[in-house]
Amino acid sequence: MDEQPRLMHSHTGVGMAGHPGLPQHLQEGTGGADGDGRKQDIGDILQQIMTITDQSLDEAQARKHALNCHRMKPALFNVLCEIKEKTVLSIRGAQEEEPPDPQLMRLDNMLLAEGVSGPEKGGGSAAAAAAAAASGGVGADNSAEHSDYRAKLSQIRQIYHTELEKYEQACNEFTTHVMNLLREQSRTRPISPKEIERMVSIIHRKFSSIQMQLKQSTCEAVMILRSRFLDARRKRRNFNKQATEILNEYFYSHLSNPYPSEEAKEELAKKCAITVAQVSNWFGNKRIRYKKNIGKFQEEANMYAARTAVNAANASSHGSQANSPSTPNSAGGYPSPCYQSDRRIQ
DNA sequence: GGTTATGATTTTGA
DNA sequence: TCAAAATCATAACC
Repeated sequence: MDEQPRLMHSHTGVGMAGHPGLPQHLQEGTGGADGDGRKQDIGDILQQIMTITDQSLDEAQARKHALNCHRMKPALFNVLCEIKEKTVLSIRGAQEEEPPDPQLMRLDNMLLAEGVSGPEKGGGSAAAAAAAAASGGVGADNSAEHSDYRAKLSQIRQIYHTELEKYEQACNEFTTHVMNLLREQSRTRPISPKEIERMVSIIHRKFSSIQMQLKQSTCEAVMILRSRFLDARRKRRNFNKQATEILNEYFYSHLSNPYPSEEAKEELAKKCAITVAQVSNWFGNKRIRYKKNIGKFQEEANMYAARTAVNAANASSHGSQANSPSTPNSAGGYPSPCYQSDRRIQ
């Protein structure tokens, strides 16, 4: 311990004369009449600094308290804060005004549209709804696919919100910690509230860039899920035999006018367990394919015509009127001059 | 693996 | 806006 002052003196004599951290008047002690006196001052100050660690905690606290209670301290800190604001911070401030990031806005909009962020939609996602609309309704398979889609989207949503919550919590904790630290430090060094505010905004920016990554990967996951779902939608499954028979029966028994009304389509759809749109598709395909190759469908037409005739005979023998096919047609009836669509009256 | 059948989608035209 | 026609994509069959 006794060595320290001597050591410090030897240092100051040569090395500390040009120390950048010392005030000018303390660095000018290389010669002149009062040069030795200044060296002595520097020595004293440095000795105080070096011995401060030897002081007890109570002593240090007492010194700190004395400094804090100094009558000139608030004024001095105010001046220093002002100088800081006018120099470094004001320069930074000009750079901090940034417009909202368009990429972030796009990500936010997409997450909102897909139902990942924002309030949860009861019916699932917009994509599922759009896909359902495009496929003309919700069949048994479709609804299974939709529920699968919704379940996966809900998983994504859950992960997204959990992660987001974690980030927000971490951000808040870190911000509070830094704010407390700065407030504490502001007692011993000049820190303006603006500076704290600026620090907080820097922290928020850092965390929002992490959030952006989260949003980006969530969007990617949704896009992959969506494309898989839409691909699945295109998968074709043949109707079951019974459904095909019901549709064929109707088609051949209405060969003169194979255009079922909306009510008839709905009924057929119900009977076949398919959608009205699928019924429309089926009739559209059947009409064009029959017309293109009547010969090929001749046998099929005859078979259904015979079956319809038998049904009608059975119905009349039971004393009831058959309400479906009014006039079973021969296979050659479509397309014939007598064929009239509901809309295309000749 | 090639062909045909068939459901779905897109384009065209009235 | 709807149906016809063309086309696509996949299931089913050999």
